[in-house]
Amino acid sequence: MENKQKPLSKNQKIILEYIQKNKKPVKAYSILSNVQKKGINAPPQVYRALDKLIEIGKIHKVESQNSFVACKTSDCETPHATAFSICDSCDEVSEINDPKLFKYLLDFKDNSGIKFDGYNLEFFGTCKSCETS
Amino acid sequence: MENKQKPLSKNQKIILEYIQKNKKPVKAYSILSNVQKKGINAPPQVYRALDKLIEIGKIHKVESQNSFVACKTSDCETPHATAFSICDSCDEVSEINDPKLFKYLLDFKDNSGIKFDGYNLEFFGTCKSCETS
DNA sequence: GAGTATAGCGTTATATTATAACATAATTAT
DNA sequence: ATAATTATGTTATAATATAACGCTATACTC
Ligand SMILES: [Zn+2]
Ligand SMILES: [Zn+2]
Ligand SMILES: [Zn+2]
Ligand SMILES: [Zn+2]
Repeated sequence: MENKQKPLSKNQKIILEYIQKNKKPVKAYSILSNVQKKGINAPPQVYRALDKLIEIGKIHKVESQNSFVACKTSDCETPHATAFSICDSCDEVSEINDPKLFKYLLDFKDNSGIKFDGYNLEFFGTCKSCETS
Repeated sequence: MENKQKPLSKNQKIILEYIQKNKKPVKAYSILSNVQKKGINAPPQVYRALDKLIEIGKIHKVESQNSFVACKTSDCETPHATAFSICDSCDEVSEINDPKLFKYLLDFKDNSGIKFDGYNLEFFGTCKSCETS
């Protein structure tokens, strides 16, 4: 029951804060240009921090957009079991936190009977505000 | 019940055949270098054909790999409802064709009650042959 | 606390993935 | 036949991501 939380490094903190400030997912090079004033100069610095933040579940990558978004479900303990809904029209992304869906997918077995370690699910549709406009 | 199948164009045919020949997903630039002898010279020719083939459900994009794979479930009528299993160790990808999963996901409603038009699901794990080695 | 392993940093260069833009040709629909 | 749509070929460039190298900070272990 320990919550072994290694503190974030300087760059990791800067980049996580920037991602968390944004409601929508952000792109790596947009992160870069927005944190240059904080002394982060080059892509590898961004991508390294992103990799680490993904690994520890603080952020997720939206694969269909090559963008990055902060975890909204209090730091996914199972960081590699993620589900999102994505609006085709405005690119809004929200993380789905549905225990039943989560369990259904982690329990899912393919036809050879094997279970999986993780998954990424991206739903597509039209969000409410785009629907009505 | 019509099966309105527009014939594929020359480039689309070449590229589809190449993808179908491969068991594993292939990358766009690998496609390019392998079809240059057939007169396809530049990235846009590849990406245009890929876009079209995806649209009509002949192939799918594996988002976590930026790779492309032929549809194995007899040309997905719902091309934007796709599920794959991906081996973390050898990158093998197989398309999951499970009607129950399919229905579960297409019927899924988020907490605001809205349904989605499509989805992409990628499961991660270790495939059988990697497991035993 | 000295030694060592691990993780992070800063930098330059480069690899990989994808699209813009424009002129032309082929196909399909009216 | 004309018009609209779809596809092609080409050049250039944008956008995304990693390799490689030397250095520094932090954590571990004896
Ligand atoms: Zn999360
Ligand atoms: Zn929207
Ligand atoms: Zn398919
Ligand atoms: Zn494998």
